[in-house]
Amino acid sequence: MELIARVPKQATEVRRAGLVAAALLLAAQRNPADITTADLARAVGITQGAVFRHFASKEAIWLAVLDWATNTLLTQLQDAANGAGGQPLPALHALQAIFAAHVNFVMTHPGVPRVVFQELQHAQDTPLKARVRALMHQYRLLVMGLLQRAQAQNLLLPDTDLPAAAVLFLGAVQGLVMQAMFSGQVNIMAAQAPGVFAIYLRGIARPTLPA
Amino acid sequence: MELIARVPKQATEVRRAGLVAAALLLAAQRNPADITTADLARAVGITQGAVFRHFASKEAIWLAVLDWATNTLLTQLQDAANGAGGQPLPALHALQAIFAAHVNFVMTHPGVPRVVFQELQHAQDTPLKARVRALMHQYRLLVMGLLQRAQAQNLLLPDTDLPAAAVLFLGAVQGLVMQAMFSGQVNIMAAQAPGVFAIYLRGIARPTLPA
DNA sequence: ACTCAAAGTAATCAATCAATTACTTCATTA
DNA sequence: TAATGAAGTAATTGATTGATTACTTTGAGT
Repeated sequence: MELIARVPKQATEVRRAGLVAAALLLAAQRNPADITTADLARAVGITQGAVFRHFASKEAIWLAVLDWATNTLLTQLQDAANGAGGQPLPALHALQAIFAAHVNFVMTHPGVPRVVFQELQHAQDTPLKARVRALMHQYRLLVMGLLQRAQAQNLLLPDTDLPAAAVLFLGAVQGLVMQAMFSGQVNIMAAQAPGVFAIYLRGIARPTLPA
Repeated sequence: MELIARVPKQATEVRRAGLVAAALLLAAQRNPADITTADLARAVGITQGAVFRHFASKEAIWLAVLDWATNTLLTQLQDAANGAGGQPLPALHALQAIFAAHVNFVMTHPGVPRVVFQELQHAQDTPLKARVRALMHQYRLLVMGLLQRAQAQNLLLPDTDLPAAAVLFLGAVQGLVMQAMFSGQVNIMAAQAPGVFAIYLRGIARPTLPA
């Protein structure tokens, strides 16, 4: 045991990751609110008490889950906006790509919206809710930036209300997610997403003139 | 005590209504999941045990809350669609009226979306979730009917995808509600709603030709 | 005024669950 | 290989909470 340059304690990091993954997996199948620490322990093969060797509290687990989700989602959205090639996509195509990427993220990780909705419920400002708000804030910045770029390039209808357009963009995705959640089938999102985005686009984009 | 024509037990009905109102009121201020039967009892001025003289279980209380919310909301939406006068509004105006009425309902009863979201969390099909699904189904019927009427009157863009339009309509409202919920201020919905609906309308409606 | 069932009370039960504790096992490293 | 601290276990604690029970109060109807 050195006082300086201690061992990286890798085992704990592995366990932490395992518990986060387990939480996400269980959240995809049932209400996050009644996932117990015993459930998580069982999922990774340790006892309930051992969970607290790696997280100070149950809340800390959900915090880690939200951190993972925030980083992963924002990265994927950024990547989608930037496109496969080097230079970024045209603004409206980037919006479409973000829309699709978000839908795809939810289908791949159905537990995430459940955890997010869970935190939305708390009226008071928990640390968890602050995480969710931060996520939404960055998301909104991304969308608003693209909308402004589109407007600067004269791609939008003349009197488009940009904040409203941003709200409707987020609302469209969240609405899709919500309808998927109580239909119980996350996959229907894939079928509905293109039609929904098409209507959204017609609501803000200057029509391309027929040649 | 008569075997036939028993007393209307009015007191119980009053208590039931009081408990439902209390649940809705408390749900507006905190997470419905941690509203206890003791909280409800305190709110109406009885002891915790007495709650079970009027409801068989805690779940039965939330069922009653959802029944009340379903009836009230659907009635208000229908009224909005029918307009103040005798005959129904033009289809697209009716859509706008429904949009506004829904936003208004949520601002008046902020506890309702919290309870609804609560039930959405349960992956398995609880009786409560069935209630929510029934509500959404009737809502969708209402919106689809108006969209079809608008299409029949040639008011929509030629290739409008009606199911997608219905999904986006519900999504737009739900998105507004959700953003209001984690901003904590339900009132911002009133400011954002018109702009959001305007974009939606441009997404589906045949543009009115300038004279 | 009497009756009696409904409404209410106070106490308790049984179950759940996050967190703690005392102790044991294991793996790394010096 | 011996030491050491982290990881794990098993048991327990303390608090919460929905529901039940035995008993008391109340009020509407005759």
